[in-house]
Amino acid sequence: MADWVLHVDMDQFIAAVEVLRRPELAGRPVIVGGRGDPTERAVVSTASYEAREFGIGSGMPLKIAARKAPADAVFLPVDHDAYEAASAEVMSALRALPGIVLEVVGWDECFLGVTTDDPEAVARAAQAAVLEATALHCSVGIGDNKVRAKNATEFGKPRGVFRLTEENWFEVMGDKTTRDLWGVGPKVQKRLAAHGIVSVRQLADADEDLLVAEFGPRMGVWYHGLGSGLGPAVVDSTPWVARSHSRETTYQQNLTTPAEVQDALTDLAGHAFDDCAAEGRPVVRVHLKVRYAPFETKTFGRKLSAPTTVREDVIAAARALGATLDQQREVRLLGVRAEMAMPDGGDQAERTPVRGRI
DNA sequence: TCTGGGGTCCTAGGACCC
DNA sequence: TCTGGGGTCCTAGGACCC
Repeated sequence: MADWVLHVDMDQFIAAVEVLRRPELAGRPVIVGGRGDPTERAVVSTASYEAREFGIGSGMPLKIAARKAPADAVFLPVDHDAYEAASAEVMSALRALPGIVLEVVGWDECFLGVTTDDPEAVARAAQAAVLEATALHCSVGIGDNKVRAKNATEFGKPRGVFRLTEENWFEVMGDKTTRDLWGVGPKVQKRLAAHGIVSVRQLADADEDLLVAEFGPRMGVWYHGLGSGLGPAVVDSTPWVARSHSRETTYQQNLTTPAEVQDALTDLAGHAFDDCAAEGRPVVRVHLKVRYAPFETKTFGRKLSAPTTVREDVIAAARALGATLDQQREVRLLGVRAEMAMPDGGDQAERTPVRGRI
């Protein structure tokens, strides 16, 4: 018996949930994003397979998507609650599988830890359980650690299963670009390329000292290992504890006066505080994010003189930060992030340099 | 041409202390 | 007049993920 990591990823999750409750949309290009109005400032959350054939994908501005979309395309607003509910059903179906440790990674993804001689059988059982509980399809990547399991999923899509281990890592991934690795984005890809490192195999063969000099002691070593598919193998079911909450809004019309900015900050800071208060934890720090028109973003923060559970304190801190903004420039986005004190013993021991929940 | 909203973690550099 | 080394905390900024 061996330990395996399975990565379960829902296929077209958001679009699939929408089609499920509106069967008449099946087969049509479905684009979910923003408030569902393609003339607004917003981006695509998910596009159905039919929409993808027209070059529409996540992260694309709705206005661009509208230009590419055929006449019978459907634009829908994001319905947070519906996806949350579907996600909970998916996770509880998977949790019910025997001998499983489940770690939630996002709305539509999780890792399963399992000890077995037949991980493919577990993967098929996971797909069947999810399908039976929710009528949704998913793909499963099997690996000997999280990095390989996560990368494997792409080869399983849609509705399939793929195994990626030390055995076949280079055979499958060696000639792929560094960008195909989980945790390598466009910036890092470019910096690697400047050193002649383009492929996954080249990253594995690169001089670690060079990578450390370029990216620092932690990230340098991490990226080097990523080339060989190295990563953590521990699946941890401990519930995720948020470190901060934020609210941000892109305004359809830019804010032009200091008064407008202050009003918006008061509103955003109030919501951010409420999210923290709902967890019963004090706020220790407040951050502001501002996007000046046309597109320059700044972030900055301030530690509070003392942790606070008072709403007005957080709002005052956000307003004080807001007073330092450039009042001559139009604002198209504002965000307020409130960082919370960690709960007792909540100083995370082991962290993985892959961003987001893991 | 137009670029969301919610998150986490890493690094560099300055301030300050001993 | 010149000026060490180590440590910690904080801020700003960057990068990435779903």
